[in-house]
Amino acid sequence: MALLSKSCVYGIRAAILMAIKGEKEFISIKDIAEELNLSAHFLTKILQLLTQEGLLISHRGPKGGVKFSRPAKNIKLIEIVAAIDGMELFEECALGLHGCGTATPCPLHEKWAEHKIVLRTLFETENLEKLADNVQDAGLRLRTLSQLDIIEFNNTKMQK
Amino acid sequence: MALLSKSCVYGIRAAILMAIKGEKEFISIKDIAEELNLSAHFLTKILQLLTQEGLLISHRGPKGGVKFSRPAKNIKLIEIVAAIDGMELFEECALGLHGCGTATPCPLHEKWAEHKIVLRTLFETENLEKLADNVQDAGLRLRTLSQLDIIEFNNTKMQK
DNA sequence: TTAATTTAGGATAAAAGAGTCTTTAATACT
DNA sequence: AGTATTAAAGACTCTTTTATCCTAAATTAA
Ligand code: SF4
Ligand code: SF4
Repeated sequence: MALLSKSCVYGIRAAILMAIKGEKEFISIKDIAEELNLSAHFLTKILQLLTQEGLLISHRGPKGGVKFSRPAKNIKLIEIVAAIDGMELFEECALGLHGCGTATPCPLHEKWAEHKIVLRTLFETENLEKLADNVQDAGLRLRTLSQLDIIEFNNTKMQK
Repeated sequence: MALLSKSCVYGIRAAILMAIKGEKEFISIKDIAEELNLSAHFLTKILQLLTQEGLLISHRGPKGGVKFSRPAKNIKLIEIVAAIDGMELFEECALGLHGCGTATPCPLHEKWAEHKIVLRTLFETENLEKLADNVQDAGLRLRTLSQLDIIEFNNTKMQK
């Protein structure tokens, strides 16, 4: 099991890319999808969730696309996760017993309750601007590597 | 998304119950499933994974069942998780980019790499005996509550 | 040896997640 | 007005997870 769903991971990558691209203009989802090496249709669905949550503003037609509804600095990573995967990860018990934490907590309760806070804090302290800056400063990557990219990467390395 | 798959959660619950029941005798999977309110067939499949990993010893026929291959005290929670869900949660990157952590780490890398260790340590320091003791000492529950259970619980509370 | 019990294993079904494709609606530009 | 562009929305497919069911193999006990 991964921590986040694939949809969520794609959404996060897209959001970081958007934060890099700037916040003034609408950015077309197709362009984002191409840069991230994802299906544009699929990404559209995912970003729709963010639009429905009010994190993005969308606009149809030529020059349309999506952009943040507020400065990237004020958008926490956890908001993206919440819109796509929900808050389950940060709120539910590790053993999936419902009615949790009340009268009859499960054996892991104490440890996990403590850890949930740490995890939540991690996602709450990261904002999109900061992540975007990280990416730019360090020349980090967001794109998944296709087989072709890997070959290209290896060739480039050998030429150096 | 939950942290652990349902199969994994069921496996953990079963393992804790087994640790409570004692380690001498074989315990039938059907009995465990009944106590945990799960499908016996499904639980059988899950526990097979633990048997294949060598965590359990199984025995067919009357008086058959499963038991731990070593003292519950020496079985870490992470071993159960690893056998069912694999080590992905503790080893892979949060953003699911493969080729991770090498030349071009993703923007979350540093924070997540640090957090992974904390998470892993949590699952490594919990052993089954300790969890079982917790359950017994505090009268905690392992069983999922059915609608009927909840009604019964409420009635009991009112009578007090 | 026969019958009962219990795990192993495969076939199948149902539900959820991931991904594709087509149509519709809004918008900008000519 | 007409055309191209773009997000929205829904139908549909494929895969994985979850779950059920049936049969086979092993083992105990009478
Ligand atoms: S008691 Fe606590 S740890 Fe256990 S399932 Fe409930 S919330 Fe999770
Ligand atoms: S760079 Fe680090 S955090 Fe990012 S995907 Fe790779 S391992 Fe995960």
